[in-house]
Amino acid sequence: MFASVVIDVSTSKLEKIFDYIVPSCFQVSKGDRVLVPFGSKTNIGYVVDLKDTSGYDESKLKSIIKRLDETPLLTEDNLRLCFFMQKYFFTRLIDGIKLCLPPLVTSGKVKESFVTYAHLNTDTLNTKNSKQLDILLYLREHGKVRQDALTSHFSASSLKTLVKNGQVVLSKEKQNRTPESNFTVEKKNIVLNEEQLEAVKRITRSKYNTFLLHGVTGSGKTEVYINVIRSVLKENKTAIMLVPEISLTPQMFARFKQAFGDTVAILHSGLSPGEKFDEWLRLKRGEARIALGARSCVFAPLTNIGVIVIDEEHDGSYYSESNPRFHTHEVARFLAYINNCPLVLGSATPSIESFYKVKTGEYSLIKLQSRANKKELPNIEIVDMLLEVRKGNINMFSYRFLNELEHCIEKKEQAMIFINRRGYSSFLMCKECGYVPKCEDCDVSLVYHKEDNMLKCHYCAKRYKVLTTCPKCGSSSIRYGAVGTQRIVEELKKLLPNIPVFRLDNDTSRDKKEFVRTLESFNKTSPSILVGTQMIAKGHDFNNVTLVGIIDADVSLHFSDYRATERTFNLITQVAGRAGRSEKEGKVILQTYYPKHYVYRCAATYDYNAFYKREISMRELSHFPPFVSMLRVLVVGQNEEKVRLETERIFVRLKQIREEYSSDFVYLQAMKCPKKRLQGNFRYEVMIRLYKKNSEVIISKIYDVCRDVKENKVSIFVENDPQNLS
DNA sequence: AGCACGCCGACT
DNA sequence: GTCGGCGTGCTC
Repeated sequence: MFASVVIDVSTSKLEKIFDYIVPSCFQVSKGDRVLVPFGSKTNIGYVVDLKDTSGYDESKLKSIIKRLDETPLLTEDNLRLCFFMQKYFFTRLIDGIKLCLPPLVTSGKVKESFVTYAHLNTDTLNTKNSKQLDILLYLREHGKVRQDALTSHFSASSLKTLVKNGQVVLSKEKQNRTPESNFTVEKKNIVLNEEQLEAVKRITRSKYNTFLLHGVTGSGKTEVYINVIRSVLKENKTAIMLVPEISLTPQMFARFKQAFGDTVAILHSGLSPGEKFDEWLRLKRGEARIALGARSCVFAPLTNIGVIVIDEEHDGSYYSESNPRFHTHEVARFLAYINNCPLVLGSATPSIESFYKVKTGEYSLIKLQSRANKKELPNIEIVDMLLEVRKGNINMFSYRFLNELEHCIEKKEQAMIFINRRGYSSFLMCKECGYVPKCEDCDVSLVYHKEDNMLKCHYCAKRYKVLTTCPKCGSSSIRYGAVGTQRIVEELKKLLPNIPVFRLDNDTSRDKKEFVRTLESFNKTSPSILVGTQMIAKGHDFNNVTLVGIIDADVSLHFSDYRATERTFNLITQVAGRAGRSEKEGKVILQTYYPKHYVYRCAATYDYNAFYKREISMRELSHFPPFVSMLRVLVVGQNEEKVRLETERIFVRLKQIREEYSSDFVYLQAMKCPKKRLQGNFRYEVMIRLYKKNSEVIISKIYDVCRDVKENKVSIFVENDPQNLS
């Protein structure tokens, strides 16, 4: 018997599968982690296949040294996903494998965690030593006590003596590091409405199919998911529930915990490695049968999956932008296919691509049109900021908004102010010559942060001193650029000095706990104002928020990629959804310099269909996805000349492919990336757009070209329909 | 990635 | 004459 093994040398370009002899003295199964001789060393590898013959010269084969675990770490489905991603996303097998395993398995030796407890052996406290007596008395009072807790109060050596004398017994117990939800949601018996019931019915009756669940904010999509999953569990199957990392809020977690208890395992970046490992193990052993988490949760070790849900499916975070690059939708779809189960994509603002697939019949549409709480959607009012300037208001808040804000505060209600940018102001600029300071390593504008009076690069975290004079022309008149969260907070403090203001952005909530704390304090304080970026746009239910201000809606419109308008639409819809979640009526003020732009017209009337129509015809006219496949070959390295040469070499070979398939190419061009340098690496790219008809064949040819990289110390990444073109 | 093999410069 | 520079190529 021979085994195909993927060697774990993760940072190399090695993308070969090696064959080994399976010794007759032990068994090996697919998915096993094994130790193998490799070159002059021994390496860890993963068995991805077993076969009777090897294509390689069998006399030269070496044997597997041993199996490293009692059970295979990778499920059959895991392996299939890895091969799928290799083919469709140019993802290296070893990177795929690592996505399927918790970090502890791959790095250290850490396994399950045990905690040592101490307890009394007999009831008679027999000692002359006062320190020992203290311990015995304490144990008599408290019963079983954790050893580490005990030794933080008492002497460790005294305890040791007691153990030696047999008066105290130590016992080890398995500790499940299951993250606890300390967020309570009120228990309410939710009765599904007609639409929701119908949705649940359609999904649960279905075999492999993709449903687009299009429901306005507050239409109760989560209830649909919960009910679908409940019925899946009844059939003894398992479920995957994916949410954008940012909206994996304590509320969401608490809701699932409440509905499913320990049957749900949670996997997200905020967990400690120990917690991740234990949650993973619970899934693997079948103790937990629902995997709830961000995109990498599609790789959860589940078998017999009954449904996969992707909530907020339009969210950009479902496309992984670094190292193993993949589209969660496509991976989930393949997983649903091999499990013959439904895939549910839920959103209030479906991505243009997904909605297009409804139109072509690839997906089935399910609509939820009424808000579960029967409330009208908040009224969105567009304020023309240019007119405001003409009126003499050069402030960042329009008169209209200030007026509403005062009302809101008077009524002891809450307001949210949304700004699409963090920091104090986005950049510094010389008023004389227009110089903008940039990061030495990354070629992006530096962001001014007031609290430490520093310029920071948001791509590499490098910090710089603030400029007082322009290094280019020597002028000392430096202008602060556009508004950020911090400046809004300051401004509010001036305008309404007695009202509590909370701020939420990447700077104030580096860690999850801080984030939750701010949210909770805001929730408890009325009247109050919450100022924040993207992260306040999603999923949080605040009952007393009645006013939402969108300060500079145009910001995301100015990004120069084809998805900018779509993102703006989504953002407005989501932010608006924060207002008026309870009985009280909500209001949204949207400030813009382009009040006539169709994105605002459609967003203000909540007309997704109108927006879709405008947007899809734009995409068709300008040959962008979903009408074409867009590929981007990214060439990255320290040495610019090598990067340039490699890009050129790839470009030439792609032009040869174009010769053969000239009618399939819409676009082929090599250039520097918009961000020419990131973290000291030069970045070049080849952009390709292909008509869909033959795109699969051509894409695999493009991958072949990229696989054999000539230049050393140059990395190649290929992105299939990238979200972000920086 | 490692590590070996290999073909050219200044050193006990 | 050898020690060692890191360029090229292979690892079942």
